Amino acid sequence: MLSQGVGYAISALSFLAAAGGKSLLVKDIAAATGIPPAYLAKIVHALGKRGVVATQRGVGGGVTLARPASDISLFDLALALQDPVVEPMCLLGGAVCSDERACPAHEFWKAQRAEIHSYLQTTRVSDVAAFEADRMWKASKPGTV
Amino acid sequence: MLSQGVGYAISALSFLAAAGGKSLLVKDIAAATGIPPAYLAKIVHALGKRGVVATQRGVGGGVTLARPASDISLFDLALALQDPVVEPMCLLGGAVCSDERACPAHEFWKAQRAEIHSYLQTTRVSDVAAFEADRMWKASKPGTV
DNA sequence: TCCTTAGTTGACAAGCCGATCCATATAACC
DNA sequence: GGTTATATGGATCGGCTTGTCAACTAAGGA
Repeated sequence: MLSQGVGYAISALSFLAAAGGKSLLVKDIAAATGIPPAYLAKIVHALGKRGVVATQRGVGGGVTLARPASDISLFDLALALQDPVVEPMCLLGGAVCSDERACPAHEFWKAQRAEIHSYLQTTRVSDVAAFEADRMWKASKPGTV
Repeated sequence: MLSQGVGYAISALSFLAAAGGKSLLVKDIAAATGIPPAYLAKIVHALGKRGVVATQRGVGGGVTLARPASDISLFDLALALQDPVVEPMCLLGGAVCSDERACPAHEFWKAQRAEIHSYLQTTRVSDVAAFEADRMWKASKPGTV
C-alpha cells in the first residue's frame, strides 16, 4: 500500500489536472479534496522540490502542474515522496532483499513488485483525473448506477 | 510488505520446525535467529493466544508448535499478529476500499491482493524451514553456488 | 517449603509518520 | 514603503510500531 502522503498527492494533482492548468491555492485544493491544509502544503512543497509541480509565492500565487498530467505517473509521485514501495524491501519482514541474499519469498515478491511498479508507471495523474470526473458525472445522475 | 513482527514470527517458527517438534526456549530461538529476545517473547505470547504455538512455563518449559509446520501458513501468522496485509486497504492511501466505493486502482489492487493472499495461504512454515535448510546446506559447501 | 527456571504482563522509551501551528520569506498591489 | 496574500520552514504533538525493562506468576526440583 502506498503511504497516505502519496495518496494525498494523487488526489491533489488529480484535482489540479481537472482544473486544466490553472494555478490553484493549496488551501483551495485542500478544501476540495478533504486533505489537511497544513499537511498538503508540505507535500506540495516536496513535489515542488522534485520538479513535479511549480509553486509561486505571494499574491496571485499558487500551485500548477510542472508538466502535463499525462506525463506524471503515480510512480513519479511515489519517488518524489520517497514511498517505501520504491525500495527493494523483502516481503517477509523489514530487510532489504537481493538476488544474492534471497528470502523464501524472493522470486514471488520480485514478480509482484514488478507488476505493481509497472502499474504505477503506466498509470498517470490524467488517468486518475478521468476516473474521478467519471465518478462525479455518475454521482450527478442518481439511478444510473 | 509484512510487518517486522510477522517476519520475526516466520523466522522463529521456521527455526522451531527445523528443531523437529522439540520444545525450545524463547531466548535460544532469539539467539539463533537474531531477534531481540524480549520482543520475541511478546510475539510468541501473541501466537500462543491464537493457538499457533504452545507455551509452557517453569523448569523444562519453552515453546513448541501447536500443530505440524505444514499446517501453519504465513497467512495464519499475519492474521494472528493482525498484520495490515489482511485488511482491505486501498493502494492509493490509507482508506478502506470496497467494490461500492472504488478508487481508480481498485480492480488492479484487488487482483494483486488476491495473489498475495493466495501465496501467503499456500506457503507454510514447513516450506520456509525447508528453504532455510537448503540454504544452510549450500552454505556449508562453498563452490557449489 | 524454598529456590530456580521460564513465560506473562504492564510500564515505558525511541523512532517514524501524520498532522498542526507559528514565524518567515517573497511576491503583488496600493 | 506598507499592506496583504501566499508558499516556506521549523518546532512540536499524538499515535503506532519496535524494542527494553522489571515485577509477577507458574512449574519443577531439592
